[in-house]
Amino acid sequence: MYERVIAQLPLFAGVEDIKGALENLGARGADYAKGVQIFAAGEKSGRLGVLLSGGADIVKEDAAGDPVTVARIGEGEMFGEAFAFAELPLTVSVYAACPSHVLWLSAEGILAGKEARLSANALRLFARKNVYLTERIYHLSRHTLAEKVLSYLRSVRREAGREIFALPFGRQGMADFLGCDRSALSALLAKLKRAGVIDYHKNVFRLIENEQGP
Amino acid sequence: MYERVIAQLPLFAGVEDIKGALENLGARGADYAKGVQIFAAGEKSGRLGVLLSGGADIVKEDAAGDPVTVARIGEGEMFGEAFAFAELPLTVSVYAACPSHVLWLSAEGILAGKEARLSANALRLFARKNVYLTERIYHLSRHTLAEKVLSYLRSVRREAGREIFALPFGRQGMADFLGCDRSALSALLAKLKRAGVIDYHKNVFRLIENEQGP
DNA sequence: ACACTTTTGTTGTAATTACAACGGATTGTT
DNA sequence: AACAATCCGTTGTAATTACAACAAAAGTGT
Repeated sequence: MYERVIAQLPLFAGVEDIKGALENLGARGADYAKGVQIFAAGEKSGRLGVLLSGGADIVKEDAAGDPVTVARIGEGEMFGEAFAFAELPLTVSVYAACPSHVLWLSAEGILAGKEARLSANALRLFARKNVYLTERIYHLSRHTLAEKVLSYLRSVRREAGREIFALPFGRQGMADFLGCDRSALSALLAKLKRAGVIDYHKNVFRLIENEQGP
Repeated sequence: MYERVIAQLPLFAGVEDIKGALENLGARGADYAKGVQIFAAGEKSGRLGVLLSGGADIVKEDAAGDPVTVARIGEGEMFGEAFAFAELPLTVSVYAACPSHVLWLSAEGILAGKEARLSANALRLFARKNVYLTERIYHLSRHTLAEKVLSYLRSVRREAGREIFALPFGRQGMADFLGCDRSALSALLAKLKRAGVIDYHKNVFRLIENEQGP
């Protein structure tokens, strides 16, 4: 039923015998209702999940015990993969944000299997995620909110290759990404617009400053 | 001459025929004098470097063209690996912080080689780095400096498993890690100490708050 | 011991930002 | 259309933080 989606997964790119590969990976599907816990912090299962349909929240408990959503996973995306391959217990929990279908795979199977393609794909995915995480760290490391915002917008513009570009989330999501308060972000964006540094409408932005810098 | 160091590298853990592996990886050594550029932003070489001796700075240009040191690499550590495996051009440059010897390896060789152990090791290293980067992002995402500091100190304490623990860097390094101003950090640490929340001397810290939270 | 460099703590000020509260806009549902 | 729910911008205030400047402290090499 999910063959189509699975065949499209970057993890299986270039793999001929997907059915055989899935067997070697001990693949198992599972359904989760909205709000149900998919993965629990503390587990050390050696498995990684692929979201074939639905959506999921990656949640971490802060020091006070309150849940903090660190990421939101969509269709075709993986979760728990870093912990599985690093052989570390999860420090986060995963909850279904809506009714979801998850494909469970064995990390060990990806390493040990005959399909060299699988581990090559996994390696490339990890590498890309590493680059992505490093870039986010760079934005978050700026000392002022304005610099965080501009640093982020520049990187999206570079990625898009266009003057006008859309962000993948709304204000709250953007604030979470940049580690700041939503209303403070809104206020700053308005200020930058008044100053003529940026222009925007909803999630569509335009950077007025030139390519080199301010 | 560097056989000892190479044999200790996590990348080669469990590899029997290291010499053979090095040949398959097109391994080449190179020396760099202090201040010399090892890797240039924009390059797309498909190679990764391992620092066999010395030290190196990973430097990124900010929007104004000024260099920002994003990381410091020590002996036995790799650099450029994420870009090599992601098949992306470097967005950072690498400079020798002191006279250094670098072992160059082909990323392609790790994927294609007979030694399955190598790609398994690489995968585990990437996964660990992923976990590390994600945790740093979590600290950086806190909204106040005090929370950043405490979140970071808690994670170091958990890692150390002791009440009293040492940080791997000085004040400036800590400030860079947390994305804040050094003097603001010094002032805040003093304030937290007066408040009885933490105690410290130089890089040795103690968290007074209990395990659960404030 | 000496000069020198580097690191760190302190202070003051201006600017920024978190936070809470509120109202308008948008969306989806019945 | 009415309704609820969610998202977003604005405002005000208190608290935080960046930044610059300076002095103390610690390390470095001669």
